Amino acid sequence: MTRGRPIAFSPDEAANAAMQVFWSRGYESASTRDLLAAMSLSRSSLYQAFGNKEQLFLEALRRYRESLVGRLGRRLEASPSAVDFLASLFRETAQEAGSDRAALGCLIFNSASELGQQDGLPSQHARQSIAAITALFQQAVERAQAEGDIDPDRDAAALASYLTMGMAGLRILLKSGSDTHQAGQAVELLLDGLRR
Amino acid sequence: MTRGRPIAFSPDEAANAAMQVFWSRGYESASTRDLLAAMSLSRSSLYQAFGNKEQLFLEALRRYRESLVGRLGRRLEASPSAVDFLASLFRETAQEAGSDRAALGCLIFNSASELGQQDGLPSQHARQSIAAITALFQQAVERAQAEGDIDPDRDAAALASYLTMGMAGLRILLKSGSDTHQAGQAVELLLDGLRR
DNA sequence: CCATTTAAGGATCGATCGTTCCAAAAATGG
DNA sequence: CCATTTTTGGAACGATCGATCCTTAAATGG
Repeated sequence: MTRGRPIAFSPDEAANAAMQVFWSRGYESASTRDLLAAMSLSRSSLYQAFGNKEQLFLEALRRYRESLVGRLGRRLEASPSAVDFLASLFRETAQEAGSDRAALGCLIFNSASELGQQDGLPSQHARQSIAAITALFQQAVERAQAEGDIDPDRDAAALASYLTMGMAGLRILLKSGSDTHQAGQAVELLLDGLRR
Repeated sequence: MTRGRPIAFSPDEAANAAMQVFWSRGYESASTRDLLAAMSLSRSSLYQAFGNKEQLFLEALRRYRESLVGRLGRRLEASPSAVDFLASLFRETAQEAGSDRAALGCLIFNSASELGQQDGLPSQHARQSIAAITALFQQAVERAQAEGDIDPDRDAAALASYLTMGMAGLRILLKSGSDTHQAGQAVELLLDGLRR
């Protein structure tokens, strides 16, 4: 069956460790030394198992996106009210203000900001990940409209863009040291605009 | 009076050129080679005139902030309506969608996202620059309240945070390839929340 | 026109970057 | 137990990083 020496690390755990490094340091600033240390494997193993730094980042971003969208999707499904789901999501994020978690930001928005409109897969995948977040917000808005909490005549796609803009901006506020009061106030105003 | 050979470059133009490099490439990714090429001076002259890369960045960020805040402050003063100033500012920014200008983003928000809560002056100055933008928005909101366009009972500081969050998010939308339609819709919803 | 002072050019520094490569180690199948 | 296969550890690669330093060029004051 399997010939030769078996690998001594968990590819899954290694990829998650790499994700953490990219999350806290950014794509370019994360050195292979940082990655190797956090992943607890040797240089050869990294390149053998993940190709190179770019491919490792794509894998990390993919995991982050699927984890985030999956988690939020399940939470939306489990929530009795789509508008409550959105409100609690934004309020809980604002409550992170001042924490280490808040300083990290969101890997997707971090990457979109760092990579902008560059050529290449990392930038492209970051942009697609933002589109995935917007799509999830649109699902929530449409459900809230069906539930009578948002006027069905309002444009769900526009509201979704508004929410993505809000979350991206909130992440920047938190990264720039906004406190829970300031972030909370901004989020309440954002949510007022949602329910109108 | 002035002894020795005079400098052959304009420190002002050189600093502006450096600002452009940091703006398009980011703080860490901007190499001294990039900076030297754009500033059209020699290595010695850069270190002689600006100290080092960090100090040059601080100077570039200071210029950007003062230019931006100064320009917006004058535009606010010249505007007959503070709420119109805010609306046109956000609308014009959304209209940049798809352009090279939109891909650049804003040096202040870019730097805040890149540097986060790091120790050191660059991060600190980026955060202070965001505070300066919020202060300008608060001025505009307070004037709009005095002009009867915004309910004076509403919290001007909270609205200012809301606007900073909105602008930061808008910059991310534009960086991630949002088109003028999508960005425009999000901005209109943001402005609805302002005037309520 | 010479001595002095400062800028400009560029070689060079040690450190670090991402990546490759090779030999040693550790597993398997027969 | 040996041949084979694959992983592992780490040396080494060329490129680039920010920064320093020394020589040369170009200005001024006397």
